[in-house]
Amino acid sequence: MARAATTSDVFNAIAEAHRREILDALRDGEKPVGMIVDELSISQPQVSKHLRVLSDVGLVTCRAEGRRRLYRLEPARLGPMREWLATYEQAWNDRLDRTDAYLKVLQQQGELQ
Amino acid sequence: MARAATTSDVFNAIAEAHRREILDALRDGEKPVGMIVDELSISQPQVSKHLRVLSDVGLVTCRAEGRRRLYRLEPARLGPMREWLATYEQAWNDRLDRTDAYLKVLQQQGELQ
DNA sequence: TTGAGATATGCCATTATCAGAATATAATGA
DNA sequence: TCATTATATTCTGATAATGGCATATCTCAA
Repeated sequence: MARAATTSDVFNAIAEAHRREILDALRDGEKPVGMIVDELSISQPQVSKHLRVLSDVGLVTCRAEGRRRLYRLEPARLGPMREWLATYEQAWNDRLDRTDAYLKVLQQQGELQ
Repeated sequence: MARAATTSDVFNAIAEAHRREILDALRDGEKPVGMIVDELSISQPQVSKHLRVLSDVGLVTCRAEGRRRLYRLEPARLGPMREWLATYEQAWNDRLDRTDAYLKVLQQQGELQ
C-alpha cells in the first residue's frame, strides 16, 4: 500500500511545503486565488489543487465574490495537531526537568568544591 | 515532481500514522525495537524502516545495548512544528475574539429588548 | 451575444512512498 | 564454531502524489 491519502487528515495536508505557504499567506485574512498565485511562485492550477486539498480537510473555506473566490483560513482545524503536540508537552517538560535537575547537581558539586 | 522526501523535514515524517504511533509508544521512555513491534501491529521490517525515517529527522535517537537497540524520543525536535503552529495562535485568537465580540453584541441586544 | 478574466478540472509523466518477503548483519550463548 | 536472537537492508510491486499543460466552467462587461 502507498501512503495514506493527503485528504484524509490534517497531518498529511500540511506535510506539503507549498500548502503550508498557502496557509501562511492566508494568515492575514481571506484572499482571492490570484493574489496567492502572485505572492507565491506557484502556478494557478497548482494553487487551486492545493486549495482543494486544504479545503477537503477543512483548513480553509471559500466564498464566491463575483468571478473571484475568496479563501479564508480556518485555524480551528489545526486543533488535532495542537492536541497531538500537547501530548508531548509532558515528555518535553520531563526532559527539561531532567536537564534542570542535572544542572543543579553540577552546580551543587561546584559549590562543594 | 512527486512529493518531497519524507526525510526532509519533521512535517513529512509525522504525516504517517504509523510513525506517529511509534512516537506515541516512545513517550513513556526508551524501548527496544521488538517491544514496539509487539505493542503496535506493524511488522518488524516496517518498524525498523519507520524508525530510520524518524531517526533521519532527529525525532528519535538510538543506543545499542547488546543485540538490542533502544530508541528514545527526542521531543525537542518537535520544535519546528511547535513554532509553525504558534504563528497561527494569533489568527486563532483573533477568530475567538471576533466570536466573543459578536456574542457580546448579541447579549447587549438581548438586554436592550 | 461575444469576449475576456478568474478559477477549477482532466490528463499525463515522473517520482516517491508503503508494505511484504527474503536476506544480510550483528551479538549472544552453547 | 555454530545456532539463535534482534535488527537493518534490499528488492519489488502497487499506489498515488506532484507539477505542467490544456481545457472546461463561470462571471462580468461591452
